[in-house]
Amino acid sequence: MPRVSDMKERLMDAAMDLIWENSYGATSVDAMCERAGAKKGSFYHFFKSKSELAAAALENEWKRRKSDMDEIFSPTLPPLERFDRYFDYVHDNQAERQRKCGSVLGCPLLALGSEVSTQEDAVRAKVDELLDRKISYFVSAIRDAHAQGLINAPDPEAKARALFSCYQGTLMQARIQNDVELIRDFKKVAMDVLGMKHAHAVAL
Amino acid sequence: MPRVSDMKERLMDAAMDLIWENSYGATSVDAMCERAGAKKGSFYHFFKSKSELAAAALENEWKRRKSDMDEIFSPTLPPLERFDRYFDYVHDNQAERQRKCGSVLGCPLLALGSEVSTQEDAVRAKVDELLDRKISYFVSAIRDAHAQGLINAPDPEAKARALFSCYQGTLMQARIQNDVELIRDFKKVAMDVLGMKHAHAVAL
DNA sequence: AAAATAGTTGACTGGTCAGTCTAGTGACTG
DNA sequence: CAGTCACTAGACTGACCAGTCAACTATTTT
Repeated sequence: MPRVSDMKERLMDAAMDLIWENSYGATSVDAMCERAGAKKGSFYHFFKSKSELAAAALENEWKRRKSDMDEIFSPTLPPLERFDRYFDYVHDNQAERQRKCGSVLGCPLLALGSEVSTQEDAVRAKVDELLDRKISYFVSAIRDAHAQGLINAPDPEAKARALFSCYQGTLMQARIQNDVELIRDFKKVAMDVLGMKHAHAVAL
Repeated sequence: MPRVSDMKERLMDAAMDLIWENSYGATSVDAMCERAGAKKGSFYHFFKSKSELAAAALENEWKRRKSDMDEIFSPTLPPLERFDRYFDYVHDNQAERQRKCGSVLGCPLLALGSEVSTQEDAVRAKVDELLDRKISYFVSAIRDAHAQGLINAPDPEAKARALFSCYQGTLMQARIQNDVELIRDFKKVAMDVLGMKHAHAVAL
C-alpha cells in the first residue's frame, strides 16, 4: 500500500520532467496531465494549483536524491573526496540527461527559482529551502576539511555558499551552451575557491 | 533624426524591463505594447515575433551598457582594479533595481537564456553571443594581470570563463534570495578564483 | 501635387490557458 | 446494504495568448 498514490507520484514526475526540460511558464497543466495520463479532475484533486504542484515536485525530487547525497557526502569519507565524488555525480547525471533529451538541463532548482522568483513566492521559497539543504552538505565537508587542515576556511558557511554559487553558475552556463564539459572543468575551479593547500590535492 | 524610431526603442525597453523583472513566459505581447504605449500593429510592424523582439532588446541593452563597460575595463587601469570597479558597478546597479522594483533581478542574460534555452534557439544564441562579449573583457584583464605577474593564469580564457560562471551563479542566487549583499561578498571569492597573489591585493 | 513609403490603429481569429464543476466510479466501513 | 470517502471523468468557463489584417495617417520622395 503506497503512502503516495500512483497518480500523484506520476503527476509530480511529469511536472518535474517538463518544467526542467522546458520551463515553468512553457509547461501547461494540460501537458502535465497528458504526460502523467491524468485528467484535469485528478490534477486538481491532488493539487490546488500549478504552482503547488511545482513545489511538491521539487520536494519529491529531493526525497528521491537524498540517499545518493547522504552517501556521497558521508562523514566517513575524506572531506575533499566528497566534493570530488559529488561533482562526478552531477556530471554523470547531466551527461545522461543530455543523452536522453538532447540538452544539458542544469539545476532544476536554480532554473525554476530564477524564473518564478518575482511571480510565485511559494515556489521561490521552496527552492530557497532546498538550496539550503544542499548547501548544508557543503558546509559540513568544508568544516571537516578545515578541521583537518586541508584547507583554510575559518567561515565554513560563507565558503560553502561561495562554492555553491560558483557551481550553480557553471551548471547554468552548461545549460545555455548545452555543453556538459563545463561541469567537468569545474573541479579545478572548486579547488581554487576552497583554497586547497596543494600538498593535499585529490587526484583530479 | 533618430536612426531607430522612438516606438521601436520604447518597445525594446518595455520588453527588457518586463522580461527582466518577471520572465519571458510571463510577459505577454499585450503587456509589452501597453508599457510602450504601442498597439499590436506597431509591434508587428517592427518585429516579426515576440522572440525576435526579445533578441533585439538584449542587443539594444548591450549597446546602452557598452560605453560603461569600456570605461570600467579600460586597459589604462591596473587589471585587478578593473574587476574591482566592475563588481562595484554591478552591485550598484542591482541595488538600484532593488530599490526601484523591490527585487534583485540578477543578470537578464542568464535568466532569459536559462528559461528559453530549449525553446527559442534564436534567443539562446543571442544570449550566448552577448555572454561571450562580456567574457572578453574578463579575458583581457586576466591576461594583463598574468603578464604583470599579479596572478598566475597561464590560460586566461579558461580562467575568465571560470570567474564569469562564479559571478553569474552569485547573481542568480542574489535574485532568488533577493539579497544584494551576496554580490558585495563576491569580491573575495573572485580573488580566490583568480588566484591572486596576496602582496598585490587591491584594497577591498 | 502625386506617388510611394513608413508607421499606426484596433478589431479579429483560432487556439490555449488555469481553474471549476457536476456526475460519476469503485473500494472500504458500519 | 447503506453510507462514506478517495479518486476519476471530462465538459465547461472566461480570460488571455501570439499573431493577422485591412484601413488609415503622416512623412518623404519624385
